[in-house]
Amino acid sequence: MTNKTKPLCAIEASMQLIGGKYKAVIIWHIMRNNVLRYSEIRKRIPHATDKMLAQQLRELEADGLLHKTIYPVVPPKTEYRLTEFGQSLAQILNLLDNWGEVYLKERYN
Amino acid sequence: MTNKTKPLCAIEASMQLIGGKYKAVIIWHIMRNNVLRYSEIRKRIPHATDKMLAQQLRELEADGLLHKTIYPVVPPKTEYRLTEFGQSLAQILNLLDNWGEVYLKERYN
DNA sequence: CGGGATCCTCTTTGATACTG
DNA sequence: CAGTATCAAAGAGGATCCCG
Repeated sequence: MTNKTKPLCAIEASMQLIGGKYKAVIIWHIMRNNVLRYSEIRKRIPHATDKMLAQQLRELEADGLLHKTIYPVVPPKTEYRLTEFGQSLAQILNLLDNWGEVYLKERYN
Repeated sequence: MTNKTKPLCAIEASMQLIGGKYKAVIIWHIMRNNVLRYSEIRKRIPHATDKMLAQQLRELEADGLLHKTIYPVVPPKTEYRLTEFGQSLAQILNLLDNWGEVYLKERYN
């Protein structure tokens, strides 16, 4: 997804950035925790495979939404946190969370 | 997408509803015009094929985001408008639009 | 005009290893 | 711990033709 076709409107552009299968959720979790290690993200999204998670994280980083810090220690340690651009999604994600809640309550008791 | 796996969090639920390839854009256009015919939506999203457009519209209708009115005339005429639930996305889509603009300006001058 | 039905291709995703 | 590699399966998407 890092190589995108040029979006024709701003909404499309936004969706290209956060519309990936786990992207919004990943950002959401990092946002609420300020910083998370790989395994901590994994714990929070159990049905995502390593492959998918790593891929989405790579794309989010390439798109400037989050930043990855690798500590050269054994065992390895990496931390993910949002860039300023990523943080500018805060209000949108909060609203999406509320909106989704409404739907969940109606659809699944 | 109308048959979804139960989402584990509200953000995921929201993305299942509006994360489809053209869904957010479709809603956006209908929102700004109050009501649109099929061909008018098509004009506004030229790179979407009939198949995709029809499919996304069907799913959005099934999910209760928009409502379709078919007039039994020749030639056929259908109108799409948002339900109340669909309209409750207004603020989110406005923010997504602004946010996407920022990105577009930085990435494609 | 507003789609549906088919067929076919390409991408995305999942399962299952393996590694520095 | 934090991923990568490879292969297979599934699904999304496009092209084309058709219809009331």
